[in-house]
Amino acid sequence: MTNNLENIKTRFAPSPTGPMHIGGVRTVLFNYLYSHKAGGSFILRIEDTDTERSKKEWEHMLIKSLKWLGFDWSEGPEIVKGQESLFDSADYTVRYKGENGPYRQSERKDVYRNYLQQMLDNGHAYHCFCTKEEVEAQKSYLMSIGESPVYKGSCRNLTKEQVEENLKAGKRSVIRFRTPENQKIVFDDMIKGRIEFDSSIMGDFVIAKDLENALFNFTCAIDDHEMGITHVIRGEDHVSNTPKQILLLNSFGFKKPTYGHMPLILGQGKKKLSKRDAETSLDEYRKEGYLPEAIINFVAFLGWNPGTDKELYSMDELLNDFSIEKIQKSGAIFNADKLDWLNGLYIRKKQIGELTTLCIPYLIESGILKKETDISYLSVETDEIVTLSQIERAIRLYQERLKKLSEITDFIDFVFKKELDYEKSLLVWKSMTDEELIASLELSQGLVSSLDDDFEEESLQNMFFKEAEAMPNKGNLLWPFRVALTGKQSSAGPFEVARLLGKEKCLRRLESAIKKLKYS
RNA sequence: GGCCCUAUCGUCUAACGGUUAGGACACCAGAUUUUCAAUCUGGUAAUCAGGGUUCGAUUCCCUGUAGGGUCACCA
Repeated sequence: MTNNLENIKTRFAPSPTGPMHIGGVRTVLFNYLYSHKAGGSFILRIEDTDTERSKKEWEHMLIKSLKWLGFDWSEGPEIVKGQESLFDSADYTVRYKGENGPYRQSERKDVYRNYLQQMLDNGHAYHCFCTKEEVEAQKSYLMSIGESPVYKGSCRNLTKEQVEENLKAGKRSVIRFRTPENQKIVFDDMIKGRIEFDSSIMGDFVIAKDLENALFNFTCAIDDHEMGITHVIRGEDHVSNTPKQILLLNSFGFKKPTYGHMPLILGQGKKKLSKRDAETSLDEYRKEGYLPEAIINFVAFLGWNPGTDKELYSMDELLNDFSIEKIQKSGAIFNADKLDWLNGLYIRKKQIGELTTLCIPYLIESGILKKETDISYLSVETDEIVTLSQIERAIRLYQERLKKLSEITDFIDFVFKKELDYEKSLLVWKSMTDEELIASLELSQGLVSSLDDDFEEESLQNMFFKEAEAMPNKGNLLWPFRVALTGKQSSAGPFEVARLLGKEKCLRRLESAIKKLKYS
């Protein structure tokens, strides 16, 4: 028995001409959510018909980005070798899963040739011998008189014999679709509602360079049909391609999928999103230390909301609450501040062990630490062994201050330094004189050295507070102490830091602060 | 220029035709604090304009304005 609950199938069909874009993330997300929510499937197809711009490296990165974000697909390419490396195509192999492959359009030429030939045979398509220049000139003329700039050449009416002759003479040609005249194309967009087009505004568009090289609108329409796609969710930039694809599908008598066009993600002033506004490449975000869960949550809310006050969503929760009706009709400006806030929030929620694992690559890359064994590292400056748990303790102090993982290096570099490099004036709290500062630091020295077995935060605090409260301002003791230990304008609290550094290091740093005051 | 689409705080957005137009980020102030964060409390801030329809429009309709998309032998 059939029912009206069709088996929903969506796809993400990127072309591997660059890194994953933030807008692409949203396209995958919504396709993924829409199908999974309905218990359907989601597939990945690589649209690499543009051989000039398509690169295997980009495809590799695209797939890895999708994995990193937490997506999976029931059909499409899957990396079987080269999972580890970041941008290494040499050692990269892919395997297809699914019954409707191959899933790279560059490997589907047989399919396209077949359909193309059919169209040529039944007259739905024809060879056009006009040159690019002729078509261009015609286009600008039509625009100048206020008409739709469409192909109005004469090749549409060439006889079979004329075509044969031209072909035989080796004249360059393309294959155009014979667009039916004065036909209304109507489709009900899941997001935008009913959209109507008149076929006269698109003219006879090119569907293939030749039998071997089909073009986007054609391959897309054919593959959506061949692969059983029921719902096409994509960016708004595709609305004007939709009537073309529908016409193509119609010419074969194929059923059209349901379309949904999402508004674009915009930059400042509702202009096209550019480098000025934010990084556009997902990989940049990964490198800077944004967490996939933050990016997913952020992107989901760019143009969608659950209609409640809930704003924190995991993928599972999105799967639960997502509904396409709640997608916004107008474009949303990318708000980097909100992403940072969300990312900080997810960082704060992380288990410290996991956060440490995520942060270590940044510490290594910045040259602060070197890997020694699985659980120990080497401080590059001091040559000391640093254990994983020591690093973990340092990171814990800064967990709530972190907005991106990459910031960790500037926060905790002081822990692993031999000498701190800071201006003498940084030691000054309010308007303390050098003499007062020296006295303050010497007092700290005394306090620190008086503690032996009990070098803990609480005992340090008790001890220091007892002295500090006797002063006009607690900062007189605590500020110079903290600066001496960290060399920084701002940092975690002095007792946490002291405990982290240990007694010996504290004393050494206090000593060098005093020297700095005395001899410079 | 033709065609298509859109319009609520600075930003993302909520509001069966009836709300003191709500929330979040950002911002400002206060609390906390040795600093910076985090946290808590409070605050500033919006229905593009003009016409209709209606007892009553943010909401429906029209016009204007502004913005976006597209018009490839790219996808």
